[in-house]
Amino acid sequence: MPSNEYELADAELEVLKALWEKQPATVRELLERLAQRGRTWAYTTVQTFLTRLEQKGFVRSDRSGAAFNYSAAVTRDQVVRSRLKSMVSQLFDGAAGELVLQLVRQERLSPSEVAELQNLIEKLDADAPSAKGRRRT
Amino acid sequence: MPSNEYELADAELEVLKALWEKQPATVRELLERLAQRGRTWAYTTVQTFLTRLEQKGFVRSDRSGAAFNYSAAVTRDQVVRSRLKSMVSQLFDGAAGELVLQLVRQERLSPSEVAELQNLIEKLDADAPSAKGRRRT
DNA sequence: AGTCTTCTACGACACACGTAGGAGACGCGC
DNA sequence: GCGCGTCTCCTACGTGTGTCGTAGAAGACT
Repeated sequence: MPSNEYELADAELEVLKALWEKQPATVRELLERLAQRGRTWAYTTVQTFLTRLEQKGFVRSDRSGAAFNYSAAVTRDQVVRSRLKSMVSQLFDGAAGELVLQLVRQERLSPSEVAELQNLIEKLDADAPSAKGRRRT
Repeated sequence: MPSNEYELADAELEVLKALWEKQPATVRELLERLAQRGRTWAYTTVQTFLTRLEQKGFVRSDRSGAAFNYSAAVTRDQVVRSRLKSMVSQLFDGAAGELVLQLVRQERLSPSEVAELQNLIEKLDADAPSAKGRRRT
């Protein structure tokens, strides 16, 4: 994470997502990718977002060909992580479990998702690295 | 959800959280609650947020005593729900399960949280009307 | 009645975000 | 050499957000 104080704005995230699809890419390529999913922006709009993304440290650019090539400086996972983290602390005072519960309740998970989840939880339960032994009064 | 197109801004959410703690409340009460958790705003700042919250439909006010009494028009759950929903669609193209997995992986859950979660999943698994069998073959 | 305190109404300002236009630079085809 | 399309740079504008200040209304006190 760039961990600069500034966050990804929504429109910037759109661009970043398009970039993740296929790294590195030029403004024009991204413009087209975005257009295909309904985001019809002006060329310079996309360019502005990329510039801002770069200033914030979310993408890097390098000039080799005719146009700048942009690539992401953060992975989707990193972004997800930081969003989740801020959501957990903002709305649940750090109690992630509550969020998970809410999420599981709210969304319908596919059987395979449930399976995988169960798996994961068993593992967590087994070698429970954190909360287990500690935290007792 | 007010489902107006307008969203909760971060600072507004802070105020709303203070309000959830103890309904209805006056500007001054909220000001003090917020101060205690480190949010030292000017009186008029809090007031502005409340006004905006009301315009957006997240709180209601009624004048009975000397000062306005504000109460929340949405529950924390509703807010969480809508945030999750937008996060799922924004970053996971609707695959909530992935989000859950990520979350479970990322955050360390307490044993009791894991237990509760397991419980919930079993239930989900049992009467799972989800993707697969589609409601009793 | 005059003053002190508190509340509300309204306005304001700077900065971030969404969105883009125009000016200049640069290579390609004729 | 000259235009044409393309790319980058710079500027801008409207709106939302974070943050208040001020002025006036309404009581409370003396």
